[in-house]
Amino acid sequence: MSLQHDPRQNHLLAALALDEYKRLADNLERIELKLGDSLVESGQMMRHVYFPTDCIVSLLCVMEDGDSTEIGVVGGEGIVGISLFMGGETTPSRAIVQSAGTAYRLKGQLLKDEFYRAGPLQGLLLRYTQALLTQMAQTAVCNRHHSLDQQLCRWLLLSLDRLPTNELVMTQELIANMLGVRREGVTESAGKLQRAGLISYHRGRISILDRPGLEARVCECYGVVKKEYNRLLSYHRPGL
Amino acid sequence: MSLQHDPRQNHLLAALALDEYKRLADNLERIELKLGDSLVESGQMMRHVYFPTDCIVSLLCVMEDGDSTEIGVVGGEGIVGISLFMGGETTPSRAIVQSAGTAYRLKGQLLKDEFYRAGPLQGLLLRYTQALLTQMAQTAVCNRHHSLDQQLCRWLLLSLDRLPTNELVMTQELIANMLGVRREGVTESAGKLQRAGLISYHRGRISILDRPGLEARVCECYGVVKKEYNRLLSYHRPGL
DNA sequence: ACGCTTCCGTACGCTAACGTACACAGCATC
DNA sequence: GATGCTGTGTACGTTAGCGTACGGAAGCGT
Repeated sequence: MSLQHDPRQNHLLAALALDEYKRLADNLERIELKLGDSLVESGQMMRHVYFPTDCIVSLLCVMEDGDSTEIGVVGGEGIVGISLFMGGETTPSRAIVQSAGTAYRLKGQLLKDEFYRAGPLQGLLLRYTQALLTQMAQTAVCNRHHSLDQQLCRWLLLSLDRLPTNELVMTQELIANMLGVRREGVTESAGKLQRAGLISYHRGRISILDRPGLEARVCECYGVVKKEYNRLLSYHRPGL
Repeated sequence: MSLQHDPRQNHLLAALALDEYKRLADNLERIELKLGDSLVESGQMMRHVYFPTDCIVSLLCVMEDGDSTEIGVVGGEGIVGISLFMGGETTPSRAIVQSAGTAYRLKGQLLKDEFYRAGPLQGLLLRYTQALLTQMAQTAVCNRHHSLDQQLCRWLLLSLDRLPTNELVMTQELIANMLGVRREGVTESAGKLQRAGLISYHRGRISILDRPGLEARVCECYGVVKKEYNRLLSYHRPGL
């Protein structure tokens, strides 16, 4: 198995003890995800959970009129489909691929079986869920109190943390959907960042030029979330 | 034990099988909560979890500059202190009593012990957590897309659902804190509702006069959350 | 080379909510 | 019954973001 395509590039899978991982490994199905692919639809039963390695998935809350807002983002540190083991089976939100890449999927029932063994995986998934919860809470506050400029910075940094490169493929239209604002608003905020030399934007490709510069502009929300992820998920990799 | 003060007025405790409940019952400590009491402080270890019966607790996300936003509300249907069994032990948010009343508290370790028996209580708490998650997500969307008028309606209805009466004791100042807006904004929105004959406001006491009227004005967020709570937590009371 | 589509930039009036300021009415205290 | 505090109403200029509209540039297909 090449290092390029190891399921254990996903942090949750990486944190499992070897025997635990082995029980799942044969059932992990590698899958290539394209921008815009839908992994979870509102209210629909899921067949699988997804462990991203180098892709990013957005959790979106969509309203009747079609307006939407991103309530969380999942990358190699997490899993898509928590409602399976939380017991609800479905959620009222959607999960959309925000950055193309690879993920490994697992039949829902197999994850549930492993979860209810009440081994280390259970604690791991619960702590991850709590981290996600923090992310959602902070997003709610950020939506309320901070400027679009700051929110854009937060969004870029959260994405960047989950990407291997400094470039993300993403139109302003899509970012606007995620943040739940107008496309023109994103154009303006991104323009400021570009004029400040922090990013370079070109037809659906954003290159981050000055990450410290972004961090200087971002609101506290980014830091709070990141710190909580580190606190809850800074496990060692046993059995490696 | 008078019906007035039965811990099983809390829906989660009510949903337990009798033997499961009996293991906890002796350790449930009745406690009277006053408006403004703090049950959980950001980042601090909790000694207890709280099962409200007729009080309401707000989960608040507080920022460095003191601005805050409510990210969820807990009443007789829930529990305060989920981070104990989720494994994080602490959270970055606060829990403040929004409406005075009674709750039963339990030593954190005892709840964890029971949770890790992996019995029905575990599933119950996890489903409750998922419901709370939905509430937080919907709050984030609502903050973004809906007018203060609608959000006030949502807030009133969510509170009302958790109260035995039609009256809530709450100044506009406090509501403003919860919603993360100016006090004057609340005065204006509440004024509209009052002129429309839906509520009557008088120095920290709100009486709801026309609940259907509120429901007609509220945004979809209220319905989404309520539906999800019903779906996830509409259990029968076994062993009664 | 041409047209078409996608993506980005800009402009303008509009509105909800903000910050600030102040007035007044209930209620308690002394 | 003067004083003070708390809670509510109102007013006014300011601003961030909205809705809408339009123009242009980059890339794609033929």
